[in-house]
Amino acid sequence: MPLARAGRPRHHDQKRPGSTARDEILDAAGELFTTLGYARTSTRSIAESVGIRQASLYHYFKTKDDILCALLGQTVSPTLAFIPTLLDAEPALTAAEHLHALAAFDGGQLLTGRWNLGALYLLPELRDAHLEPFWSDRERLRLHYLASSRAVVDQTGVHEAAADLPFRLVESLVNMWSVPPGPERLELPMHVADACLRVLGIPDPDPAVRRRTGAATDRYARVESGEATLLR
Amino acid sequence: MPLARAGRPRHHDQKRPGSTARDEILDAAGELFTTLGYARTSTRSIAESVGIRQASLYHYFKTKDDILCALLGQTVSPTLAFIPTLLDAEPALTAAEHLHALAAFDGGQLLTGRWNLGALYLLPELRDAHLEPFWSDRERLRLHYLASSRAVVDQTGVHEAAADLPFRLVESLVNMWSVPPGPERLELPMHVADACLRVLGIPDPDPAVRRRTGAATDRYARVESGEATLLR
DNA sequence: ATTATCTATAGATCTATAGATAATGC
DNA sequence: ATTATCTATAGATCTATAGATAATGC
Repeated sequence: MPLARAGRPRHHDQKRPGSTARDEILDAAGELFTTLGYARTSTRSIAESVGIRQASLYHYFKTKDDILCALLGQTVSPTLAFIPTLLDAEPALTAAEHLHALAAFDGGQLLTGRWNLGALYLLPELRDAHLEPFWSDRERLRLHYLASSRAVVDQTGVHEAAADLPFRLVESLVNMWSVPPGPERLELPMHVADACLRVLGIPDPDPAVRRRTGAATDRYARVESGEATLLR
Repeated sequence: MPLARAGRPRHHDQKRPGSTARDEILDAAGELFTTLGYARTSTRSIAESVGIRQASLYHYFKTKDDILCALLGQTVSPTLAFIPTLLDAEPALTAAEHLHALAAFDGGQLLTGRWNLGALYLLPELRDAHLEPFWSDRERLRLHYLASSRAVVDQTGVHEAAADLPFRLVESLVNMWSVPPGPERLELPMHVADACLRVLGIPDPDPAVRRRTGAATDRYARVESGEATLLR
């Protein structure tokens, strides 16, 4: 049972959560990138915040951009992975139910991490060529919202321009991290999911929709934890 | 009629619109800050984009922060200045009419400039102490949206958590600059204003509301241009 | 031997200042 | 004389690399 691992010892004790140095670095970078911005965060400040020397970062990441990439990978992909669960639901979900479940799940993802990683998508530096894969993932997600929303406005008769707005409403949760953690904050995603339907002309969220939304999310959570068990 | 002004001549011809060097600098900085971000934009790149030398910027602005301040001043203040016009309207506007007019005007401001200056408020670097006045202006605007929205949900019975969303919906217009300029884009603010009411439980925007919204905006435009004439 | 850290530093920035220069305006 | 620009540069970064060092693991 080796308490110390191979390699020269650090000068400082561990300051960040994570079982590997890589995770400690990502935690520090997540905090600094989301609060100061990418360009204002120096590799030196990340290293200091981890408790290691600046050059040691380069043992785990080839460049500073690579650190950002690793963080971005944690954001959109869980929601994209959730979409098939919604499509395969039995009996099939209506467009409104589908959108409601998607918004509630996606919103939950945005608000639950240790840092506001969704806000990274608002950084202008993200338009760099190297980060293009993340933009296209996010664009896929946006188009999925758009398709579901169009199906809803086709039925309610609301103007088609409104079909862009559910994605925007969920996205705006990244600007609501000022709400202190607690029950009020936990309920935000469900309120936003309801709002997505109202904005498309479904006046009162049917209680049945909410029930099925919750069921889909729960089923997914069970599948995920099952997979996670198999993988380890 | 002096075509040339005092001072040593520039090495390059004018590249940017504006009748003063200060305006040329703000135009270049507006483009670069909104597309690359503040920290990624060097004073050298701003100067190059204007067609002057880097050091010449400092004849007009004490620091790089000062350039950002000047740009931010162009964003929230027009909408804040518009609010009294809405409050003084005769006959008085209902809460829904007030919110609709505010959203339509504010949205128009966000989409009409040459650059997407509203997006500057999403930059994390903005939280710097020096830029605090702009945050407090924006917070005043947010609270005004919130108060109007609360008055609406009190009547419709929609959950109070929805009262945050109209501000967020209008704000999301800064992420819609990808819509190409044209009639479709010009209609976005009105669609978003309609959506603000739906999200608060007013199912179909009453045509009378739209008419009064337009009237308030037009009246303000007349007053503004009148003032502008007096000032010159 | 392998690994994870460390020290030291090259080379490329970037902001802001000092002071020279070439126009106009009186 | 005043103004708007220019040239030159100090001093402070910042990223990434080279290579030394101090642990564990075999």
